[in-house]
Amino acid sequence: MQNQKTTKMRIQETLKDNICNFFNERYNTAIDKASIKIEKTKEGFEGDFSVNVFPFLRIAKTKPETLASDLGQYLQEKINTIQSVDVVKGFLNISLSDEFWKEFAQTSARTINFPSIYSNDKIVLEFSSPNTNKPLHLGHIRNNLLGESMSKILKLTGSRVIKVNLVNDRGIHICKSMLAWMKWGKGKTPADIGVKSDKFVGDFYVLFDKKYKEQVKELVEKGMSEDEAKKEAPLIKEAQELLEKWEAGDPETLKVWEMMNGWVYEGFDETYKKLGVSFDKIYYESQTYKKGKELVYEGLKKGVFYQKEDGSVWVDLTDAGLDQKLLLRSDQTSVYITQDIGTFIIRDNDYHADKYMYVVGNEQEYHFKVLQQILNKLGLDGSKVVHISYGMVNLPSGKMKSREGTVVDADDLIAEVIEKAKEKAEELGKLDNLEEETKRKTYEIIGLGALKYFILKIDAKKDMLFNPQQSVDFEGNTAPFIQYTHVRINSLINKAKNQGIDTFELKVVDKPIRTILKTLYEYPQIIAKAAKTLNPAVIANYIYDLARDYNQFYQTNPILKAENKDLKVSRLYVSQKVADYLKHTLSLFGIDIPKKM
RNA sequence: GGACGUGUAGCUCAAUGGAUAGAGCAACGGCCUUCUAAGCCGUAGGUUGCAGGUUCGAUCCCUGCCACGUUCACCA
Repeated sequence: MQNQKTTKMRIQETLKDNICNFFNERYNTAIDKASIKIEKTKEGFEGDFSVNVFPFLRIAKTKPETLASDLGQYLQEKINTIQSVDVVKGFLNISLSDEFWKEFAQTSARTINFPSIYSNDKIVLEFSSPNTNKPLHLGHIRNNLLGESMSKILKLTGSRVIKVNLVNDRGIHICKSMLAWMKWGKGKTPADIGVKSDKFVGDFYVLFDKKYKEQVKELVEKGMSEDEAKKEAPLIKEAQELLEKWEAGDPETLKVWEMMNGWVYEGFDETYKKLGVSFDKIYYESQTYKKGKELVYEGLKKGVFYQKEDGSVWVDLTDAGLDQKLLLRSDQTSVYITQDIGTFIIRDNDYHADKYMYVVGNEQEYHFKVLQQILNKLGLDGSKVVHISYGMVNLPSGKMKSREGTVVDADDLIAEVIEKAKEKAEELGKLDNLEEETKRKTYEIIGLGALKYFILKIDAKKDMLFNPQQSVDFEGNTAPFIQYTHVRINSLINKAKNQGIDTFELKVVDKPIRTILKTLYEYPQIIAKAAKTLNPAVIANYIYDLARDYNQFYQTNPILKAENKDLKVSRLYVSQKVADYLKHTLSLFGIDIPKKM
């Protein structure tokens, strides 16, 4: 046990320690500290924190009310920051003294102390990981936002985070768009046509698919079975030949490949920039895909994998409750999982990290289980692999499918949401006096904020539904609501400063102020929960509560026109604090706040 | 068929085994000569998919069933 001053210790811990002592002294029973639940007192009851005594009735063998009031009395004797206690059924509601809250105000004025979760761990966090044959869509936005946000949250809880992107820049799908461009592109570039460069490439991918389907249809009409037609269509054969040429290092092919990928990266960078997403290191599959093969052969030598007569290599994972899994095809080419084995090793050599986290959709949960098991078999530590699994983004019509064109394009959506912010702002007319450039920036901050929040507020592991007809909200539980709260506070504070008031201080702790302080006090634990559960949505719920509580406060308590000076500076203090917290929480989502709105 | 997941208000989503299951949107009704109305207050809206079980207490845990989704490829 560290020798901490009790005032610095979280009050919940102090309470728990004393509750343990209570049961030790009175009932000679040691209870598990972790089993004690201390929560913020619910609205409508008198108190700051509540202890539920029901779980301890077995020990005490009395009525809940009796136990609660005995415990309350004990705690009040031991902890001097308790002002009063109140018993409702089995709940002991504890009110803390004004001094406690003033002390909290003073210490939190300097810094907020966040608990450390993966303490000092080095974490390599992979996210985004796009294919270079089509532009980004809403599903990628969710991935990118989750990754970027988790990196910030994990940093806050004491980890060193390295953000990496693994670009899927090779394979048959890339060859398809290359082939289409070579056949029908007439040597044109995105600049020639004036199309965003990743979309330009994506269009050729779609074109390939269209022509390919036509060929398949033709063959089927000639009497071929569909499966056979899919294999025999000239286009797919050409694409495969192109892939072979690429693997053989044919200069002509590589030239086209590099050029087209370059276009895609240019387009991606634009989208990443808008989303506020960045990486410390970018891996390219073309540079890492061979590594996995070596490891598979090594495993084969060690006898942890086995080879079938046709030459294909497998691993048997039935002892872990999984199936048998192919690692190398009979022609010795690698599959998806082979490459992931390779990239893990490369990454581990590069960083020697404690955890390798992957932000990847929940449809790949099985894949990651398999990966962990294989790494274990190879004598590596599969438990270092953490799959940050998130749900799919669905449309009212069902799942988004690139090839069927039922996707919400990332750039389109971003543009739409900024446009909507503009319309709304013009309607309200509050920005009319600003310069064009400032206006434009403001629309962007609000629109992108709305989009980011809209996605991140939903529990990461759950599927979510996006209705393009309704798009993204700007009212209620949204980023603009929170941004607006902040902007309004700033305006208030500026007015106060103009009146010559510049020291805000907590002198009065009345009920409305206390309500806000209680919420502020929770913040570090909220962050801890978000880090533990790998879910930024926890924070969104919190920000919204805070902003709503404050708006209520603002609406019912005059601040600049408070009855007396003490009340005025106290309310200003609380306002300032809320603004600081809102800004901090929003920054974890990569959301900015405009000066005016 | 096996594995995993989801099912809460008309819609989109909340709710560490606890107090009266909450918000927003949509609907209806109030509040701007007073700190920015992207705000605030109110009304209405629920058999938490169904049936059992565990317990002082279940939206949450267990079992069975129903519905939906994902996954189990010599695709990535």
